[in-house]
Amino acid sequence: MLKEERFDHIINLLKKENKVSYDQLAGELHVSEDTIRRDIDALYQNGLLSKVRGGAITLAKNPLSFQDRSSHLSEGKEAIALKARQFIKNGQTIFMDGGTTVCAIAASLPLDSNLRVITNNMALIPILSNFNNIEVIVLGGKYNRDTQTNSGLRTIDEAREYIADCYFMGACALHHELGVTSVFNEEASIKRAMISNAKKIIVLGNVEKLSTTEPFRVCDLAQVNVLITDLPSDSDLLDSYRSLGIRLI
Amino acid sequence: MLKEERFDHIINLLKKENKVSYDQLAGELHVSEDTIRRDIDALYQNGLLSKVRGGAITLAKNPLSFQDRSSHLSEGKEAIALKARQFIKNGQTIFMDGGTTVCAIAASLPLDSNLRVITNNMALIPILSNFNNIEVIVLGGKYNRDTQTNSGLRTIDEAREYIADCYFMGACALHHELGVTSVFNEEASIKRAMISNAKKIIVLGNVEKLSTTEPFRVCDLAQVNVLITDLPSDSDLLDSYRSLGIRLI
DNA sequence: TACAAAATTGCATAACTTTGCATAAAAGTT
DNA sequence: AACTTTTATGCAAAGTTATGCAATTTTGTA
Repeated sequence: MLKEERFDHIINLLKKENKVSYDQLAGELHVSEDTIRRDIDALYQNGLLSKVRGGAITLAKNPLSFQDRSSHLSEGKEAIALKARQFIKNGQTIFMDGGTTVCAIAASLPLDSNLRVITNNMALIPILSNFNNIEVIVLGGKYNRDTQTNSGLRTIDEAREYIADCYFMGACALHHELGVTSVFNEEASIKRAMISNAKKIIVLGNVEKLSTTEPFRVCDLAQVNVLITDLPSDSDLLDSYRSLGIRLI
Repeated sequence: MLKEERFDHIINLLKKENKVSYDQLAGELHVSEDTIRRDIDALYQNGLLSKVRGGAITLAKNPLSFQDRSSHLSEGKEAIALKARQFIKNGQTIFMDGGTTVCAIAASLPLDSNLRVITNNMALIPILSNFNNIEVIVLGGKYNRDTQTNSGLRTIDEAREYIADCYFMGACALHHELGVTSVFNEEASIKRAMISNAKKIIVLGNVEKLSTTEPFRVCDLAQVNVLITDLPSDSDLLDSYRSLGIRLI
């Protein structure tokens, strides 16, 4: 019996019963359980079923195609998004980089916003696609599936070609002495490129990011114009950031 | 007995039985198993059957075509995706451009595929994110929300930085005399850039695209190496494309 | 018709797949 | 926490397939 015929049998049985087990199939097809295990793995690798302990079940029809992951955003991020609105004026050109807070800002924009957004953040694409008057310029590069951003020399090079009215910087750690830091070296370089080509630097940091550091230095806090947090701007937690010439919001 | 007669015999038997084996055919046709093996390989190279260990099965019977996949893509596109699989080998670097057929190919890849995909097609990002061993390189540019692709001078410039083993070209009209054409000028330029930097040009065109044209010329059909359609490769509708040196599948 | 070039064929062999078993690692159960 | 069951991995045997080769057949050309 051909391997493909076994595949066929497995898939048909699965259609009928919604689940199959290794031992049942091994018996029916007169091969060892190992072989069935390998068959089911092959079908799994090709996206035709879901593996479970002891066998397989039909695929959960859960097309992971267009994830608008922005839906499950925390309250803190919504708060930051709301505060960010005051800095966004129609007609502006804006840099946005990685992080879910940036996505929250994009998602909260008025539908008729007229903007040009320049970004390496791929998670922004489905969000910004909803806006008819937002021109999106994608900075290319090697895509990182964890951060959902592009990075590399090309990304930096491209970012340097634009001058933006403001830059919303997400995904970074903030420390009153050690400044702005980031998890990846590449991200840090992109941030620096955006900083040097933006007229106003707006850093987004929820309370968990305050007084923390990451390995890669982006810039001094002195270079930052505005710091938006999810705290009230008179909160004690922000005291160490006052007197740095940053506008705290 | 002529080779063509053997081909006919194989195809007819396949239609009747859905599967054929080397030893069975070798007996029936009084030639060695090697010859049958070569015959079946020739038919496979033309997309007329699926090769399996021990013989061949019809394309429709290939379990990989059982598309209960999350994809709500048309049957034709699935058929093209299945035929495209024979050109994709692990370790390759591949250009892909816009169009839903290209997305169908990406969605049908085995989960453990090891590839580098270079694209301006943003719709590919969520699809390719599911593959741990596919490196995605995004070509930046101005994002077009209708085609879901990036375009512009930057896009072309970046595409030129890479050499790919093959290029899957989607979203184009095909005409036996007027060649490959596209709806937008910008898309056409990107296609040309990819053509000049890819070792093998594979054009995807479902039957609705055949014998049609669009305003912007991409290239002659002579520059195309392979044309994958949703038709069987011996269909009359493809006759005008024969004798152009293209492999029809 | 005769000849050279090209294609086709069957064979030998090397490379690769598949399979079931043994064992180690991981995941559930009590 | 100890035990059982299940799954993954490595291995060797058997089987299958691709490849190069030489012999043969076919094709094209003079």
